[in-house]
Amino acid sequence: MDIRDVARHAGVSIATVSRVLNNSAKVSDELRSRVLEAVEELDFRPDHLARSLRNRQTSIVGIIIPDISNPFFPLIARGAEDVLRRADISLMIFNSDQKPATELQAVEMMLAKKVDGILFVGTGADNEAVTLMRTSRTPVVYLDRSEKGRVASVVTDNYGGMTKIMTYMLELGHTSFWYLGGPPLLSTAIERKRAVIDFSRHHKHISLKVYSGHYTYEWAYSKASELLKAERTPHAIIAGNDLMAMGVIDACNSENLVVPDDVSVTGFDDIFFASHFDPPLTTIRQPIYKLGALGAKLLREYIKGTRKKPVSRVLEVNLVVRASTCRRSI
Amino acid sequence: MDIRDVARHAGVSIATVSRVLNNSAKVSDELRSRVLEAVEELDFRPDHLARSLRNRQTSIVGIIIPDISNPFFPLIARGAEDVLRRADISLMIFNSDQKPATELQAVEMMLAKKVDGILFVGTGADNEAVTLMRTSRTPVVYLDRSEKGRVASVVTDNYGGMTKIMTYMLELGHTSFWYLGGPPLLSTAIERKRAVIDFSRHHKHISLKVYSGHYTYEWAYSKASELLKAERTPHAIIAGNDLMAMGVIDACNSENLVVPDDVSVTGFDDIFFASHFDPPLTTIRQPIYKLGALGAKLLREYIKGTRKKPVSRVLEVNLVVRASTCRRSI
DNA sequence: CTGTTAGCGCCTTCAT
DNA sequence: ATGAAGGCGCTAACAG
Repeated sequence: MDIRDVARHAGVSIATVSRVLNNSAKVSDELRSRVLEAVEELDFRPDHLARSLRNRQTSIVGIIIPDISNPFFPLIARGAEDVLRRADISLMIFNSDQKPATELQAVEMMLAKKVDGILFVGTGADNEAVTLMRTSRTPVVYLDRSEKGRVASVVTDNYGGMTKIMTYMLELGHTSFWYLGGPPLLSTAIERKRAVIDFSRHHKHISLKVYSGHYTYEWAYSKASELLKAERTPHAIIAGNDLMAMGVIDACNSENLVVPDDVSVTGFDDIFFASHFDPPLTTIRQPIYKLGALGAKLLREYIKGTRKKPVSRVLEVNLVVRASTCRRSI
Repeated sequence: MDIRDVARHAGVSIATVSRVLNNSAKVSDELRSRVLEAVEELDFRPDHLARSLRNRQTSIVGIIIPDISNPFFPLIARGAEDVLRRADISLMIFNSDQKPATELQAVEMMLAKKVDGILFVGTGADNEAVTLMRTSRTPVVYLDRSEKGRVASVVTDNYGGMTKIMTYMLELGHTSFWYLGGPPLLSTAIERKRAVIDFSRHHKHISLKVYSGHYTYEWAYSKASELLKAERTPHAIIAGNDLMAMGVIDACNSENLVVPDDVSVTGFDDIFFASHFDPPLTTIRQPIYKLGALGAKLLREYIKGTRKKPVSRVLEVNLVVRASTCRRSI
C-alpha cells in the first residue's frame, strides 16, 4: 500500500496525492475529492518512515531522566507526553541512572534515531553527553537543571522554596539546624543549599550544619542515623527532598526520637506520599507536571523554529505545612 | 555525511561500505580496513532512518500503560527499558488513562511510527485498539493482563497471591471480611476477586462482602468511609492493591478505628511506600521490574522471529507481613 | 570478492 | 493546476 496505489486508484499523479495529503499546494476540488475518496477506500496511511527520511524530522522527542522509577520523574514525563501527544509527537524515554557513561549512550542513541529534540534531566556535570548535544544542534531543553543561559531550561524556584522553609521554621522558633542536601553538583541541590546557608548568614543567632549526599531515602537514613548517634539533636533537620525527609524521620524513629516533638523534619517536592507519610511532611510543593509540560511546550517552539534564543523559566513553589514540624519553645 | 562520502574517501563502492558496516558479506581485509579507517576519520554514523526505511524495522518498541505517574507502572517501564537498551532498542511511551479512545490513539500512533513491537498494559476490554494491534501483525506482549492464550502475556500470580493473603488472615483468626477490589474487567482484579470468593466458599464459617471499583486511593477511601459508617466493621478489609489499602487505612483513621487493632487491612503490590506507610502494609510483593523485563525479552524473541506461538508467563509472588494486620482473638 | 543498479515511500523542484 | 523525475541514505540483488 503506497502513495502510488492511491494515485492510480484516483487517476492522478503521485505528486497530486502528496499535495492533498500535505495541503502543500493548490489542487482543484475535483482532483482533491477523488484523492480523498481513494485514500478512504484504500484506508491509506502515509508511511511515517519515508516521510521522516524525506523531511528530516521524526516527530519523536527524547527524554533523558535519571530513573523513571524514582517517584519524582514520572510526573515530568507525564506532563511532557501530554503536550507532545497533542502535536502528534511521541516520547522516547531513557534512564541515565545519573551516570555520565549511560547519559552519553542515551544521547548517542537519541541522536542516531534522529529525535526532533531532547528533554534533558541531567547529572549536572558538564560531560560528554552535554557536549555531544551541543554540537549536534538538536534542540534541547533542560528540565529541573539550570544551565546559566547557554541552553533553554525550566526549573522550579529552589532557592525561594528553601528560603520559605527556613523562614517558616524560624517563625516556629527553631534555631539549630542540620541540612542534609543532595548531590553537590546538581543545580537543584546547589540552590537549596545556598538558600539555607544564606539564611543562616542573615540570622546570626541560628546554628547550622550542612551535609551533601544523595537525593535518596537510603543516604538520608544512614547519614541521619550516624549524626543522631554522635551529636546533639538539633531543633530541626532540613532534608533536600521528601525521600530524604522520610529517611531522616525513620532514622529518628530508630533513635527513639519523636517527630516533630523531639525534632522537626522538612522535605521538598511534595510527592504523592508526602501527605500520607507518618507524620505527613511539611514540604515545598513543586509543580512537577507543569515542569514537564512547559518544557515540552518550549521544546516544540525550538523545533518549529518559532523560538531561537535560550530562555530560562522559573516556576513558583509553595510551602505546604503538615505535621512533621511544630512550634519549638525554648 | 553519507555512506557515499565514506566510499569515496576509502576508494571503494558504497556496497562495500555497507557490507563492512553490517558484516553482511565477505570483504577482503584490505578493503575492510580502508573502510573502517574512513569511517573513523569522517566520524561517520549510518543514518538510522534510511536504514529503517530499507529494512522495515525501527529498533523502537512502544509501551502503552495507563499512567506512568501511577507508582506501579514506572518499574515495568524500567524493566523493559533496561533489557531493550541492551539490544539498542528504544522505548516509546504512551499513557492511555485506561480510556479506550486514548488507547486506540496510542496504538495508531505506534503503528504509524512503525514500532517493532508493543508492550501492552491495557484497559482489559476487548476494544478497537486490541483489534487494530491484531490486524497489524505487529508483535505484542501483554503485561499484567492475561489474554487466555491468544496473545503472549506476562502476568503475576494474582490468584495465588490473594489466596496467600486470605490463608494468612484466616490463620490469624479473622473470619469476617470486606473485599474492595479493582475494575471488574481487569484480569488482575478478576483473578484477585476470584481468589477471595473461592476462599470463602472453601471456608464456610467466614463471611465476605465483595465490592469492585478502581485501583485508586480515592475510590478506596470513599468506599471504605461509606461502608464503615453504614455497617458493622469486619475483622479485616482486603484491598485490591496497596494504594487502595492506604485509602482504606486513612478512612479507618477518619472513623477513629485503629489499624490493625480494630481492623486489619491488607494491600497488594508492595510498592515502595508500602513499607513506609503508617502502619506498614501487609501485602503481596510482585516482581514488577521483572514483569517489564521479561515482557521485553519475550517481545524481542517475537520480533526476531525466534519465537512464534503465544506464551503466557506467570511470575510468582510473595506474602510480606508487616504491621497493618494482627492476630484477631474472638 | 567487488561494483553497479534498483528500489524502500515520500516530497518537491522543474517543466508544462 | 498538474505531472515527470530526481533524490533522502541505505541495502540487496545481480553481474562480473
